[in-house]
Amino acid sequence: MPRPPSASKPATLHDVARAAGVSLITASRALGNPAVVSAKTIARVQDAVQATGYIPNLLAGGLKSKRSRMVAGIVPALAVAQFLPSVQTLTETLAAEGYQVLLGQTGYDLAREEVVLNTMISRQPDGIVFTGLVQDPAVRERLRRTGIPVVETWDLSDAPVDMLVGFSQDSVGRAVGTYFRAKGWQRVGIATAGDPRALLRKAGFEAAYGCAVPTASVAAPSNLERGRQALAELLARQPGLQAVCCSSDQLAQGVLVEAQARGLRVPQDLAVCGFGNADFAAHLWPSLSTVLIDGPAIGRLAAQLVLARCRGEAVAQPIVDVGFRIVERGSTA
Amino acid sequence: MPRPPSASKPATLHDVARAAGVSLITASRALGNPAVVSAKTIARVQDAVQATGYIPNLLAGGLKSKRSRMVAGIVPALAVAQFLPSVQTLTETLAAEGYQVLLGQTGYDLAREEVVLNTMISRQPDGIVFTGLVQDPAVRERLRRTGIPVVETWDLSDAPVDMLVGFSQDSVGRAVGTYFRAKGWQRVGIATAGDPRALLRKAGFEAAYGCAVPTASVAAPSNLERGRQALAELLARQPGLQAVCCSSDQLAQGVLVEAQARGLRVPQDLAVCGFGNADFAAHLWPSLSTVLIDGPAIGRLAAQLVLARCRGEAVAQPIVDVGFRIVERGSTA
DNA sequence: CTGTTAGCGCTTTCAG
DNA sequence: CTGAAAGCGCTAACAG
Repeated sequence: MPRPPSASKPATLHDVARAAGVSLITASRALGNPAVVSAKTIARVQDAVQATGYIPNLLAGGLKSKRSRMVAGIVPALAVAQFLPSVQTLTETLAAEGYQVLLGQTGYDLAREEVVLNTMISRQPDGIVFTGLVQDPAVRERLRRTGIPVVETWDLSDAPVDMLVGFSQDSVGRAVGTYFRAKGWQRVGIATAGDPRALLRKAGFEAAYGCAVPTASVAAPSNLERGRQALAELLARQPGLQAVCCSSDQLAQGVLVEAQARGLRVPQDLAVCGFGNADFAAHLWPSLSTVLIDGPAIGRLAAQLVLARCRGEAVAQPIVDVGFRIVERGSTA
Repeated sequence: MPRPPSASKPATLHDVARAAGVSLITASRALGNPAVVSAKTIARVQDAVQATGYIPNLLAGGLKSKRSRMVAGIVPALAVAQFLPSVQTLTETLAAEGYQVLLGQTGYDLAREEVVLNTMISRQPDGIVFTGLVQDPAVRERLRRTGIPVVETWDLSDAPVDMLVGFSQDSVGRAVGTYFRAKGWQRVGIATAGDPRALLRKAGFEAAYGCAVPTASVAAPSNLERGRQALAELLARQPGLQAVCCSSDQLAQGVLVEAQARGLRVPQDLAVCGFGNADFAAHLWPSLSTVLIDGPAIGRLAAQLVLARCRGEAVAQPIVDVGFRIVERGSTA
């Protein structure tokens, strides 16, 4: 029987069971594990669901079953465009399996990492997908002890907390450095947001050059404005600057704009390389050379690793290197 | 007594209470409502928390208390840069009060709105913050009946589901149209992603002109590439094009780049106006005129409305118009 | 295939 | 200020 239009408390499974004339647990199974229930009963229960307007309470189900069907997704900050394709695909892939993402932001603050992680753990997530590597060893250890599947992303490590989907930041830096040297550029500069992964790329780049490289550091998150500032700073310090390696495409775009504003031709007067292959990189004028990272793949793979663990499947490859690729475009051609 | 380093099941409040030599409920109060517990007891309980490594189970707490301390945040897609500052600030503001955001993506798909909302409701959120207005009247009504505080955002309506933080899309369109006309531009075009809100702005713009305006529609989410395509399309249809009104700064940036690639000077040959005041708008070259929307304010206000409701406070102003402002920069100066 | 029983971990009564 | 009892809504385990 349909319930009155308002006021009354939301229907519980108990109400559904009564309306369907079956026991509580049969109603539960009809909805959650229909394979073991007769077709007729399922139909009756589903009618009762319609009639009562029942919406399950996953908090209660999760408490008993110990599966919350939530996955914590932790990023430095949502506004860092870099990670969005990953988080979007992570969310979509999980949603298709009935899992939701609980969002956490560390603000690039190591002290907050622990707080955010503990907050997330208190919600009993079935998995944790972390952007970057968890820095504090004590936190890593405690995280491991929870037994919650953890996927660190966007970096590489021999000893992740649990699982990992990423690539070698150092290799990226070396590859770009090698590429720059092959181009014959001697007077080069780095524009970087200075987050842990960007610093690893800087180190790799310098390793390729075999020496320290003039660097303009800007605050994270990087954006176009800071890219403009970075180029201004680099030009002031290194007048004959030939090429700039940037820690993000946003920063690179700022370098491009500043070069344009100063009447520098790209790439003739100044070459520029970004990082990330943001959606706009290919379509700038000149188009932006960059390092392609498959962000959606990171999100999808992280989701799949978590889901596999949730299903109790063995994970053959707990460490996935998604690699990277230098995409040469107009800004360095 | 500290528990062995691994394997053992996570400590519950029961373990804490035993370690502290108090009853379960006293331990609960010491952590959740310390005002009614003696200082000595609180200290004992906190020591026990340390010793046991206790992390509360908010699923269990939420089940009994009917306060999950989660808020559903629903966006068309995370990768729509437009909404990120709102979601970021929403998440931060809520986190400061111990609330987490559960992420939902509708993919600009009306059919998914209902599915996503029901999924969220099943997690018993203490509030729902929805980007845009919920479209389906039946869904609106059912949402209202749940009694969950709902904040619709980024639009205006006399009859929101519950609460609202936004601005009038129509007014934005009219204001930009009026501005364009005052500049004397007759041969104008619109580049739009065609989402519901962008269409309202288009209608407002055309109302200001008193006639239909040539429009290039691109798929959402809008980005630089589609902005370039849009300008190409508009130029093909309207050779003497003087000015373009874009539904996002990303699109406007594409128009800027395409103009540059074609040797059109901005604003002399072609004026361009964006929407949103993205972080890069002020720093492009030429700088991009746009409509400033205070995204962080929308997120913060939405969070505050939800929090007020959670505390049982009366909300004096359930409809907040955050307004907008045309920012004139180089691209229309 | 269906039902009964028990209880997830916590917080709300209601009593001291 | 502290405690005992009850139970949030659901599902695992075991029985029929």
